[in-house]
Amino acid sequence: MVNIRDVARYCGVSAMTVSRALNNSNQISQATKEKILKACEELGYRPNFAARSLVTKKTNMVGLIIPDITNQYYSHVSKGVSSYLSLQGYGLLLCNSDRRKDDEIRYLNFLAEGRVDGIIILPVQPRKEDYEGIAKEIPLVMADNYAEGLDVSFVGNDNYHGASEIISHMIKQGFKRIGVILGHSSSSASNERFKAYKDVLKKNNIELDNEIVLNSNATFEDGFNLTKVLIEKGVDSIFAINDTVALGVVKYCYLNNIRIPEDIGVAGYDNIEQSSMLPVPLTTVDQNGNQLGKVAAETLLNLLADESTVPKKIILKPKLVIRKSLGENI
Amino acid sequence: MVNIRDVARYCGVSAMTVSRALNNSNQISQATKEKILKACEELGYRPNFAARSLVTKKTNMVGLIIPDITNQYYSHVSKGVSSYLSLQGYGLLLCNSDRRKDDEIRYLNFLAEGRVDGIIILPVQPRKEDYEGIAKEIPLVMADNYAEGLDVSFVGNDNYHGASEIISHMIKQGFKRIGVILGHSSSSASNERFKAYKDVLKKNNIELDNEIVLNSNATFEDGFNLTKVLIEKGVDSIFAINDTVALGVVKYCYLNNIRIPEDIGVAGYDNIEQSSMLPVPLTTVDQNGNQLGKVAAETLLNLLADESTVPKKIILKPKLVIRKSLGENI
DNA sequence: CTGAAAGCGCTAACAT
DNA sequence: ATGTTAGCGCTTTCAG
Repeated sequence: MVNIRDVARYCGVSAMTVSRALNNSNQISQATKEKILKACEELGYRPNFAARSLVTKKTNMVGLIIPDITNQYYSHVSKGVSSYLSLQGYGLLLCNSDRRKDDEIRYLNFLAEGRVDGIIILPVQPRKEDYEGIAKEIPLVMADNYAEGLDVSFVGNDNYHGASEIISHMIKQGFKRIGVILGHSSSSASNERFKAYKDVLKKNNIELDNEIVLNSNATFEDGFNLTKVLIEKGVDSIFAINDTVALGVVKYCYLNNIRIPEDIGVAGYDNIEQSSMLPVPLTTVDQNGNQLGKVAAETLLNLLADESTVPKKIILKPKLVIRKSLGENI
Repeated sequence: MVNIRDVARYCGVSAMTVSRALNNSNQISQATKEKILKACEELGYRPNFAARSLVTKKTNMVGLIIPDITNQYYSHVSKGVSSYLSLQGYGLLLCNSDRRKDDEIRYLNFLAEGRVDGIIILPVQPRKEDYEGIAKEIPLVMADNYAEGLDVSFVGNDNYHGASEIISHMIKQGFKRIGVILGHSSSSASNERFKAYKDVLKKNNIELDNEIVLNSNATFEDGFNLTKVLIEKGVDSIFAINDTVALGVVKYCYLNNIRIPEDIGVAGYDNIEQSSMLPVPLTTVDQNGNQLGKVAAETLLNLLADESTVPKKIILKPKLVIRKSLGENI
């Protein structure tokens, strides 16, 4: 392995001069700089990452902890993060928590060993205690799902707004007994959407029936399985916590010859690519995952540039996408 | 920041003893080990990654270069890699090349700075020259898409087999003028599938018409746009290089009231989750992305454990998934 | 079982 | 504009 001293010797200069050439210092003449850069090429020299970051205390890496990379929404968030980081010369250390708390914590500690300059986390079932320790050690930005009472920057979506819009639309379309498949009870996204559901129902004088409000792990399988339960309880429509769950609902209906929207209305959330291509295209709420990822990365990099920045909350507005799964638009 | 010497001082031992305690050495008494581990907890000590890897020349990191993380197949490959690595105590440095050659090369050099112990790459338009240099510097496993003539391990899918199966099925279903939307002309996957297409046509005495064989960037948009072209050329069916492209085909048909499979047959490749939930479920070929990712990661880690291992090619067999987009099964 | 010395490859700070 | 010195935090090697 060729190191900086080999290059220095080869060029008849000191290691320091080579270092300056490589770091675009202006304390070096153009001539020597060019000579050195050429020598680096010839010798196949590459600066050693570990040595460099040991002294600079910088890694130019960001850690991203995400619940499930195969979920389309999260994959877009990841891409948004990745693209922005790449543009700024940063690398991405991806941690797929697989929606498991213990893996999430394991990754948090793994990252905190100085592997990255900062962390973006989309937490599962967030609890304040899990992050306040880490957040003191390393710059942290929370995204998508919020841990109440934690003093860190957060980038999220306006879940209350998005859910209000779609539930209002459902009622306008004539649905009265709206079943809900929520996520986990500790998910802030799920809770905020549920709150909107309750508020909109009340505003429309529809009584809340907790029998038709179900929690789930927000998977396709749960969507499929819980649809049976809800239909047995006589719902006329289902609001799913995301499109993947809605796809499960649709599949159940499809296999059981239940027509959408004639027999049952279906609403999703996320506007994943395929939701527009179902037998009956899905009415849903569009959250721009790519944008969320980009803004989260931007927020973290700003924090890295100036650690005294005060934590801020950025809430992105999602938008209602009306298709046919709740009937024709009036 | 608390370092190993702080812990040593606190415990009244040498730094070396602390190091031994942390690395599960057996050259240390149980008592001191426990005392030290407890002290680490109390002081909030974390071993420094850069310092450690500077001396051990190990990062316990693997780099993954992938064309597009938002593509469902690639996201499953990523998850397969991630899960296996995590199990083995490795971290994942994810590089989304965005199907751009220049970004891919940039990432390759970025990773080769000693950021990772090895690299898994799913190359775009692979050319031997791009990888042979890097492969000498750092263990490399190629996956999904192969660069001919390169002496590195490869994990891929049997594209010839998969495409043969589905084209044969198309012909059996009565289609005679089968349009094709390929990927890029330098993609080995695309080339192998095209070869199967030609061979199966010949075997069935159907003349090849290059007019209805189109290259593309393998995107949803390309699928949508090229369908118009193919239909104008009078195809009775379309074989798309992947399900995402097929979804584009389906969308075009859907918007133009072209019935599947009555007016046109559609075949995909990849078996993405949503392909079973289209208006007419898609007949496709299932490649287990998760498995491919796992095997690629396994291959790389074996190589890291013993660098003298000879490169090997592992080819996974995909399987035909018959649904309704090519008509009812006979 | 424990410790002392040396050094991994680089850059910050201070010379010149 | 260039060089010297020192040291980042850890582990390897060798000694005891």
